[in-house]
Amino acid sequence: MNFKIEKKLANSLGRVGMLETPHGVIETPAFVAVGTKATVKSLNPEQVREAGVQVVLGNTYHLYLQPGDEIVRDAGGIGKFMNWSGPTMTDSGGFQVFSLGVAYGKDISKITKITDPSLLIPERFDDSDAPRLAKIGQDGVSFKSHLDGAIHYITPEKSIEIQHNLGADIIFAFDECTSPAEDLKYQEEALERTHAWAERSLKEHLKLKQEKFAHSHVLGSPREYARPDRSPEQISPALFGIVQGGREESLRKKSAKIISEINIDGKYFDGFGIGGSFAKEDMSSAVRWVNEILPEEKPRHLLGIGEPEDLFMGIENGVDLFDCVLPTRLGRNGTIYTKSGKISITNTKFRNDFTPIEKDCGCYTCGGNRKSPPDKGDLGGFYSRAYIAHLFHGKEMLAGTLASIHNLYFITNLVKKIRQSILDDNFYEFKEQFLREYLS
RNA sequence: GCGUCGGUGGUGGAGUGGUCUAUCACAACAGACUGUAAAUCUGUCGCCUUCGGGCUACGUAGGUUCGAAUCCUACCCGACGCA
Repeated sequence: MNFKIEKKLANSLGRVGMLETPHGVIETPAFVAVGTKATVKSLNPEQVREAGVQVVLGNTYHLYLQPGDEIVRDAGGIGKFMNWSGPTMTDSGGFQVFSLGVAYGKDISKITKITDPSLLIPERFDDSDAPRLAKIGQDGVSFKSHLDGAIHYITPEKSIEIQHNLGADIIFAFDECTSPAEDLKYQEEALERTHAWAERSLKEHLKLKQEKFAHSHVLGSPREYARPDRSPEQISPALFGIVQGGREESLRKKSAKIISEINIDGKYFDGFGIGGSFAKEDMSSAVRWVNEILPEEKPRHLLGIGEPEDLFMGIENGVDLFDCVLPTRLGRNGTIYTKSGKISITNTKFRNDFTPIEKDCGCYTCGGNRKSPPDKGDLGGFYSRAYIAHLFHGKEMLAGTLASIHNLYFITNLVKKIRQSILDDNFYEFKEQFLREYLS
């Protein structure tokens, strides 16, 4: 993996870059499509590509449970397994420590409405009996499979081993995503754990890298690795360390410093993830604190974010990569992005609206991005709001597909436009103009 | 014509004397969703409301009863059977 900064956004941390991976170049900033179970839900890889997606993110925990990381390895890695030829990443399972742990069954997620006072009460010590599928143990996390109830103990070493089997281009250290509702004492404790896990992740990663290289000439090893002309650097995934620290400035800064300095015999993380569950109003400062400290020459990924306004915020504050389930999840659930805000396509007013979601949108659903010339007849070449509303009301599979295509295109295209605006020196104008209409 | 069974809110369908504006499902309407426990979940769903409550409802009309969607009578409608 190689990262090159092409241009910086004046008076800020923002930058435009190119991230080279064994499966192609990612132009950054970039939006990564989430494909948890080695599929971007409801879309085939061609549709994902046509929506403008450059890179897909799978999930360690989910693929480990099903179909099993060894199957994916034997298939030739996650990209080959899912028939996606571009760059891939895998998340470490650290988010599941949170989502299946303290957040399980609760109304907290990546973004927590901190205005809800009940969520601010530290609950750690009086709700340990609350049902949860992930429990933090001595040196790892015990997961109770949501599929069959079986217990699986995941350590940093295990997560890295799984990720090496999954074979993505970029992988993440095993971390603990914490809730902003946790008190300082717990945040410190969790952060220390995340740092220890980061070091163990890096150590295991380097070990597996060496082993893989040593075996690369052995008969029967995966083709990808049996290339005598390639070094361990080229045949192994890049590993990103993850910064945590909750809402606390001192902890965020401390984490950025420690994670960027962790090394095993002079080998450091290749890039960084910025993790945690945020109160929306805390996010920009947290990102800034961290990116002021992280080494400039390495890529940064703001994990699990976000909404259009978050993308502007992140990019301005030095984020290179984003991933988020929203475009596809909202799409499947009937919420669609437009330049003037999100719409709920199932609303009554759209039942007889025969216009496209957005007239000048370049996505397949709206009639842009056509491989073949537009139809000469009176079809119009697009799917109308009324039709998509009909598909949702009829619970037709195509509904989620068409909406996901549009949403993914909307978000990836937005990031591309932001990227271009930095190259064109009009980032702030573009941001102001876009957000004024979007948030109106 | 006789007989049997049945008529419940937008739909299907529970309920067979009080705890019934009436279980439940569907439809409808609105909302939520940020490293995917998610093609999911939540709320509303007779009318009015100053959100405390008020009013009207179980084919129609009577009746029994302190009290009826529930029991009785007549009528109307439907399905089936026999003529």
